[in-house]
Amino acid sequence: MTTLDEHYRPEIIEREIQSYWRNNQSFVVRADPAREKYYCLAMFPYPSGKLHMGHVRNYTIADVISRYQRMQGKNVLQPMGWDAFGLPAENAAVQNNTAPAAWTYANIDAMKTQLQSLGFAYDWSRELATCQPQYYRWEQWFFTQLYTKGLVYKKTSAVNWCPRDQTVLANEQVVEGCCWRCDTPVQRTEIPQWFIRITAYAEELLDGLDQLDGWPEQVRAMQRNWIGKSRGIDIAFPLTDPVAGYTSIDVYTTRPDTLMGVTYLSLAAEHPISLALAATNPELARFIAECKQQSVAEADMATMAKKGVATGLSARHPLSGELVPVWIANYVLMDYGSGAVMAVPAHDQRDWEFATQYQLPITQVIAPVDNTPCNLEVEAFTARGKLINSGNFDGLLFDEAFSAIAAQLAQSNLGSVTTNYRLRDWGVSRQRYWGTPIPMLYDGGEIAIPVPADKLPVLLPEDVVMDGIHSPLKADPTWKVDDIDGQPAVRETDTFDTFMESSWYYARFTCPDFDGGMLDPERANYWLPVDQYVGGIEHAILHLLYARFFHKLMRDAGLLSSDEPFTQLLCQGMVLKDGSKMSKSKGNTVDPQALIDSYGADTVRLFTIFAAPPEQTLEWSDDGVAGAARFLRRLWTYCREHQARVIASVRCLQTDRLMLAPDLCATLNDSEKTLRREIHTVLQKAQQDYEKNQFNTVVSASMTILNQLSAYGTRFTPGDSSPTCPVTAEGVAILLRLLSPIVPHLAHLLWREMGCGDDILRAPWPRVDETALQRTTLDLVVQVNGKVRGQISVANGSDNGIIERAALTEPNVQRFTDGKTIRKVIVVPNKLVSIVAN
RNA sequence: GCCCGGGUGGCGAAAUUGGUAGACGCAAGGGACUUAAAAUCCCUCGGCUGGUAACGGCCGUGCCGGUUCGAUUCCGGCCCCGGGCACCA
Repeated sequence: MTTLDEHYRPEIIEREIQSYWRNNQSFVVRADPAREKYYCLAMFPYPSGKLHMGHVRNYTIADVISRYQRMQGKNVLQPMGWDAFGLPAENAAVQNNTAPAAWTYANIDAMKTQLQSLGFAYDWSRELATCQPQYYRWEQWFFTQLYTKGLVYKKTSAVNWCPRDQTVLANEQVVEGCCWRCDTPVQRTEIPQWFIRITAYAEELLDGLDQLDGWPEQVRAMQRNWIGKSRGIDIAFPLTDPVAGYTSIDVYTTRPDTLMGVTYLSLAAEHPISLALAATNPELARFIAECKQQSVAEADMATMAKKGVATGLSARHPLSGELVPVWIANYVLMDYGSGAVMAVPAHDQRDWEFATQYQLPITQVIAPVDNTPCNLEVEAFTARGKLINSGNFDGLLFDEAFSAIAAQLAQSNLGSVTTNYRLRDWGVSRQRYWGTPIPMLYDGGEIAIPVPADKLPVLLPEDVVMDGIHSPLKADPTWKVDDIDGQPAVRETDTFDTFMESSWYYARFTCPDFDGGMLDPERANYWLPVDQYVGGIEHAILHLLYARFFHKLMRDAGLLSSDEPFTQLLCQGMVLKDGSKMSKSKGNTVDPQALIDSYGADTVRLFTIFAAPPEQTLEWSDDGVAGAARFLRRLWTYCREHQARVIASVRCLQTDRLMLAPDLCATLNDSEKTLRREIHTVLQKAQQDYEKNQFNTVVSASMTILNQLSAYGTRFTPGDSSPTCPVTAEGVAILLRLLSPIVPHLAHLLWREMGCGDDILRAPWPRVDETALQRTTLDLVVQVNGKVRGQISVANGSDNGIIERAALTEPNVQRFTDGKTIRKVIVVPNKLVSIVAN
């Protein structure tokens, strides 16, 4: 024990404690079946240059959880790595006249230094970057395995195409329908691409959500809706003459009860029938060309003005036999269902708008069950109801109508009940350079062959020159030259979607050095699943769904044995400043490094934890950071004075401060007992808050404990050793441990300097002493007709009769009950008495 | 457009999940210490209002309505803000 310096100097303390952790390898962990494991993971960062506040928040939250769990005695794994492939590296490379690889590695170095200065408890021996061949080679291998299993296929699919640059654009690179580089209007075009059959796992991905109790309900709901399971009917509308080999137009509907209200059919512009008709109809060809002048993003599709054109073709209604006209409409998605829809303008709002615009008939076939009128002049009636104007089906309700119509369609071979999913297969081809090369070879024709395992990895060249438009893989005539058993072959020049890398990194962290395969099953099965995953809500659907999918694929490949990758999920909120998201474009960013340099990592960590609960958005406040620093200085000063008094107090020196013994507690005086009750009450609350991941109130609780300890001290004159007693000593030991996951450097130092132990990481977690919580009297609130009118104090354990009498005789309560009849008295134990009087 | 969230003092937030709305902190105002400033410490702090004071009253959790002895919390309808929409990660 050395005397604490007068001033709290984080810059010195933090460097010292960080090197202590490094020298002791405090956070390097190994699989140990004898110990309970805890795997805590924060979503790894894209190495964009330097840390932003969103990173600091994400990693601080995960670190608090890791350190808390470690102090519960668990074998805690917390790794860190880099989601290193992606579009920004290509853009930055062009801008800075460098190569994406060099830019990425430099960023990784810079950001790693920053993460280390924040004192996160990472096992750095497991660090990985997804752009390293030893990582992506297993992803390539896995893809070839999926291909062999029939889970990979190739088909054409739409991309954004810049006709001037002759290149594919990401949605992000399309600005108001134009190329972000040259402002040329973007077109949709169809190119062949690789897909993974995520739809084969749709049912399991959906069912699995019910078991994910540790996930926020909102994320589960979003994934459920994204998968979009529905029960409906595939219905054929026969064509009078076949077109392009089609004898009917097939649609899928979840509302067969509205079938008699169909007044037209709509086809997607890319539908083969549309294309065939356009060959001989210039007007249709023009319209289809016009439909290509739009982005592929669904949000754009859904918000654009709805347009269509009649084809002149008619199809026969499967029930009535009447002819209904066929249109081509720009809002029908080729990727969903069959690329054609039946339109029921009376009962679908989108169809209603389209029909109103083009003066197509609106036929009501559903009426509200309670006969409330509905005005189809104003809007569609989209709720379920009973059938009208539907011949034999009149009067039926939804379920009855569904069955009856399904039966009739089945009889005439024009329809069958099916289950449909909104989920589409995962297109993994990207026409870009900085990604994992897709390990496929072409023999000169259309036949693709996976690269054999002994030729993996297909290396991505790192020393390249970017022209800003085309992928160096495609521009280089030599890179793609390969062979299949000595016969000339050409390599695939597309790379994988970067979601591929982020779909399995959590598993690779369990055995990053394993070169005998993608995963070492023994280590993977010890650590997996991840117990706590922490990341932004913006990943609620895509990343988390792909990772769940990959986990099941790896399970089915025998690489691991669990069904789901992430047991608990915490989605942290964004960091805002002046009410909007911190971003470079808005110029409202705060550089974490400047704050760490001036206040220290502990202050930055404390503020980010204290300012808001993890799931909520965090409003940045410079003054708030100063306030966090103030609290740590107060803690420092209190401990410094406390330390001096402990040395002077025989009673303290002889005490086990980590938890007071029962016989000692029996000797405490009243004010000591009161202080101890207050501290243990707050500890209990803090303990519950840690378990709920509500760390902001853990900080509040810690502040309250320090306030109580300080207030207790001021009851005595300076120099008097009385303010320091076994209770305050225990209080300090509780406070430091409560704070240690949040401000680990300061807690480590004070723990040691207060003589509590060598290493707070090895200290037992503080326990609530139930006997300390007991009260002799209770304060209850008294309400009259729902309003608080007074307060009473009763002996703990009083029966309701005594409590009611005390409540009714309270003077202010009497003012409000005077002259009234007491109708009811409700006693809520330990809380309040509610009197009803009139 | 569709799916999912959120809205509480001047600000960030809390509320044992139906039981005293505003804990904890920031800002602000007043005071102490200091030659002065910084730092530190103490007091006040949702709005309106009665009272010399002690202590009270009314209103108040985005808006409108409902259930209840009691609603920030549950139900119905609206308004505003944010996230996602399959090639940003």
